[in-house]
Amino acid sequence: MIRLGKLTDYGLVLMTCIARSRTQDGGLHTARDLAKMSRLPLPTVSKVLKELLQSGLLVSHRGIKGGYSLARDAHEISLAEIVTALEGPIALTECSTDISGLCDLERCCPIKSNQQIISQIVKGALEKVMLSDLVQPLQLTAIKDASGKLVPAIGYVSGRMQ
Amino acid sequence: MIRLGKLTDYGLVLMTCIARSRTQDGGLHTARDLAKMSRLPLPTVSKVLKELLQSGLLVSHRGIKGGYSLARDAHEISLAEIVTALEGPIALTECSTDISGLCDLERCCPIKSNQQIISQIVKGALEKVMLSDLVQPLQLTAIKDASGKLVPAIGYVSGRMQ
DNA sequence: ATGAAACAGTACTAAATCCGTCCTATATAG
DNA sequence: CTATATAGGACGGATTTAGTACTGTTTCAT
Repeated sequence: MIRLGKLTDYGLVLMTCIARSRTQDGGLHTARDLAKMSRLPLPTVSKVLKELLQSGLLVSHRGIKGGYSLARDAHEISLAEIVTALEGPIALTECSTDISGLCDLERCCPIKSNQQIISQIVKGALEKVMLSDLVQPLQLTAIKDASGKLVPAIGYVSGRMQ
Repeated sequence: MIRLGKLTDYGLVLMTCIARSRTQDGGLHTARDLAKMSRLPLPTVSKVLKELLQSGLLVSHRGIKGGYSLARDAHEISLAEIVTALEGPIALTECSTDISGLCDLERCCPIKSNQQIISQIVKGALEKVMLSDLVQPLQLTAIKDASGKLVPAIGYVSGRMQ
């Protein structure tokens, strides 16, 4: 399984929570409220929010009546950004990053360049899905057909199924 | 970073090695030869090959003059299959699988259905890249443009760059 | 027939990673 | 000035993963 850490999963949930109720109260949410809303332990929620803040996806207001809100509109925040904020650069393996010296094969690795391409394919897929799409359930269009080689594109539309 | 275990990386390397020199000797390769070719430790190579065998991506011949060869043509083996063989079902989080009872939120998780969709997007991307494409370096076409929202498709062509 | 070579399967240990928590400092509204 | 909320760093436990070793089974060559 291609794993995404639990914390990243929490991050997606929290970002979705914030995006959902963005209108009321100026879109400001305390860590405590988000913990209740998401049913996650407060310390963990705090930790995740802090990381999202450092990556510039959230803005914070300190003091009483403080809280977190989205730094940008939900339409302008991609899943790739959220994932990158919590997991680091999107790469299938360490070899796929720009950092060198991590892999013994380095010099003679037969598929290093391909690894990078593959990573970009995955990254590209995540860049196309926006946080705003997560607020309402997505509807998948082309993926199921893709295995039949008829539709070479990955597409989706936001809908209201389920 | 979206992590793919090292063993899976090795699997990609090994499958590529086998696919490259498939013509000679009936396409049969011993674990020892593959270890030398890939510069990986033999026990580890053996382990990976066994898993690929059990998933039906390789066929084996025992005894002296034995070895492994591709079960199907390299054009008919997708990266998704190789990854699935070594990592299990492609899903970004455990919640995205069909197995239930793994997550406390289960019942009320606000984005479970979306997680599954996202996983399928990634899966779909990996299903489009074939082992035969890995033999020669890939050339990326549409990904870079995709961030500009102009090209909703993820495409690639096999080429000879680098 | 017999032995060498290569795959098959299981079990185990060491290491790395990740998750969750706690503590102290800083800022702000009332 | 105080209560509340974020900021930042540090730490321990638990889970997962990587790598290795050992034993059994099959096949070819002599």
